[in-house]
Amino acid sequence: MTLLSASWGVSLLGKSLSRWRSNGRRLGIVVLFIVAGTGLWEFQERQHKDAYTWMGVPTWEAFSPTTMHRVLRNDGYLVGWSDVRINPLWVSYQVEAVGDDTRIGSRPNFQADWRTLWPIGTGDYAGSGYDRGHMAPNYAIAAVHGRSAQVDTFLMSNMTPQRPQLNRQLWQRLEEAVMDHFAPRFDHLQVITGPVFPANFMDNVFNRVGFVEVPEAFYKIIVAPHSDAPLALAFVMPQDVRGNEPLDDYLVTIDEIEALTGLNFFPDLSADVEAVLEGELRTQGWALEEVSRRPGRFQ
DNA sequence: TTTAATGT
Repeated sequence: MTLLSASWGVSLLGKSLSRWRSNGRRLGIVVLFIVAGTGLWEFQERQHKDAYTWMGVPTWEAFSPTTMHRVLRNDGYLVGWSDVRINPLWVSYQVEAVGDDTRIGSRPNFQADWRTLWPIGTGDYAGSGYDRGHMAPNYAIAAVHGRSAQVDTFLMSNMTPQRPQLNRQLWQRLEEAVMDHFAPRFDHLQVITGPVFPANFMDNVFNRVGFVEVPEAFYKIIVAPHSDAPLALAFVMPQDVRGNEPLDDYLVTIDEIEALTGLNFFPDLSADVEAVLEGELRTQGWALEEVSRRPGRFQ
């Protein structure tokens, strides 16, 4: 009797041990999948970010609701999306020189982006007096990165309200200079662009088109990332312009844009390179005088 | 007039 119960006890113990072992094996496989999957995701994420940024994606200092954002990945460009401003705080993309005769596909339709959480419809800007202004531009992205990237630039998460005189004149002239003048000079450029808001959030909190807060200005940073001595050019352009102003009237340093936006651009730069690239206004090498007063194509 | 966009 005691022998029987003892053997029963041993076999029970053996069963629970083997179950424990097979559960353990199953758990091991699950953990392996999580580790491998996370690693693969990290790898792809980094590859994607490296392809569209130089010296790191923009970051924000400490806790700040108006500058914190999350990165949306698109074909051809990245977006730093703010659920507070309900705006793309920055877009990052790279361009290369393309031929003068480069033709792109016809303009795609604007499209809603469910990732914004806020429902931003394609018709929300109608009658507002503001254009749906691209941050990552249609032409440059299409010419360099192809059709599916071009389609992505028409996501509403890439739009922010721009006065027509700015969007169709001064800003368009700047975008044209990037592709027709700067890209051929340097072969390869890193561009970061986005909106500027008033210093006091409450001053502007109800100034919106639909859900989207209206910026007071826009910045564009253009970098020629030479390995030894990178060059940078930066602009801030306000909403209220005539459109025919010289581009170089709006030159600023990257430090000034960081002060206006609360963002830190190119966080991976070494301190000594950063001090020169971001703190000094240097226009040598860009031949700005050749494009500064070029007229717009849409008069 | 499509390297911008609106409104018809």
